[in-house]
Amino acid sequence: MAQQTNENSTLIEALFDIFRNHGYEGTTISLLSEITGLQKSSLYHHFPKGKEDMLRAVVKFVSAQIQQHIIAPLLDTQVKPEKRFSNMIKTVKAFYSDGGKNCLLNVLNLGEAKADIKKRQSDDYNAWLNALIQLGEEVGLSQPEAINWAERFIIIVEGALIIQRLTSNKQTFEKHMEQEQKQFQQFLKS
Amino acid sequence: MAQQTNENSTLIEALFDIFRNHGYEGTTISLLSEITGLQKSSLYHHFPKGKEDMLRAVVKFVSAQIQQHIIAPLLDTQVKPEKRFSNMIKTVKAFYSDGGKNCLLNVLNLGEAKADIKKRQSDDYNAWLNALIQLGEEVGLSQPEAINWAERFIIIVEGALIIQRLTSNKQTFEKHMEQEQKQFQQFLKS
DNA sequence: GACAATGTAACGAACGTTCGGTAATATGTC
DNA sequence: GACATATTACCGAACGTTCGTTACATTGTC
Repeated sequence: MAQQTNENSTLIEALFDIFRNHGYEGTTISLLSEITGLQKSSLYHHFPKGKEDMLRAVVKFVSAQIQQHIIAPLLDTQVKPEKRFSNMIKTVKAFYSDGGKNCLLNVLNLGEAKADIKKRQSDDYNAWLNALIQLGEEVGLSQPEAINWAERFIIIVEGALIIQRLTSNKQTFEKHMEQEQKQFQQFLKS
Repeated sequence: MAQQTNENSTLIEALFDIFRNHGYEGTTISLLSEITGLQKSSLYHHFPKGKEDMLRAVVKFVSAQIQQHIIAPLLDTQVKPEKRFSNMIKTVKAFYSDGGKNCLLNVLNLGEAKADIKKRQSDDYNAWLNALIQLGEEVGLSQPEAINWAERFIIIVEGALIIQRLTSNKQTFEKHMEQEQKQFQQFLKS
């Protein structure tokens, strides 16, 4: 299975874009069909178990993206902590289109999501959190300090996305990311 | 109109609870009927224009609640700033059931919300923001500092709600609210 | 000719909504 | 106070539409 990761991933990316912007209930098969250019039945050929399977594939895809482009670079001790953090900020900004796109972690957890999806999402969060904690400790924070800083950083990412969406102020997200950048540089000086 | 605010508001509160936990698309008339104990057609008697009207009534209700219980007390200069802030924290914690309930500002802005609803929501946000800014300036922050602090405070409220929901850790929200409390007390000492 | 990928057409179920009519409650009149 | 009359609140049953899903036919590829 999954030999043509290339073409398949652009399909999944299209699905991802819909799910993150409309939520699960707000995403209809008709809409997915429109966007992907595939007929409904073609979508069902790729995802025999239907809508929930499509979401599952998206979440799995995103999970891999996060692992590869956020977690792994954060833990790469061959790169200087400062560089690792600024790289992450860059990746995160791109991932959310400078705050123009929503976060699946937020969007999906309304109502009742299936257990395995919830689990993967909370695993993703924890992986990100732990990588940040490790980085924090690396630059001299105590463990409690690092935990608190890491948690707050992700909170600010999620919160800033909401506020930017709410106010249509396209600089909100970037502004607060830069602020986190400066905050991190303060750690290096002490 | 609106003489029996009492009974009518409990109905709206029930609708509010559903909308905030399921989002707009995730909320079905059948569900609203179940929760309120009213038949669908009875709901349409109260809200002739249907689901969207129900949401509109909820948003209006919440808007008034915010004005009355959050904004107005924040601006009441007869009370000491420290007390005003801690009162707000208390109100906010109750409003979100210690982080167990979602924020409409987050939940509704998926997909396409109607313009008047979006406007009311962003007005609510701005009212809250401005009240906080004024309080910040009152305790000695410069205007840019106050703006930044206020914005970040609301961001943390929204972000902490998401993370608490994601991790099912019931102390996340409270923890970060206490942290904001301490932060504010720092302002008073300088 | 096998098999994966796409298309056409339809399915039952659930959606939001509407209609006609009944119970309950105010309002007016004597 | 008694009684007729609006007005409001509620309900059961159905409406047309869209939902997610499936059966079956057609195309392309090796």
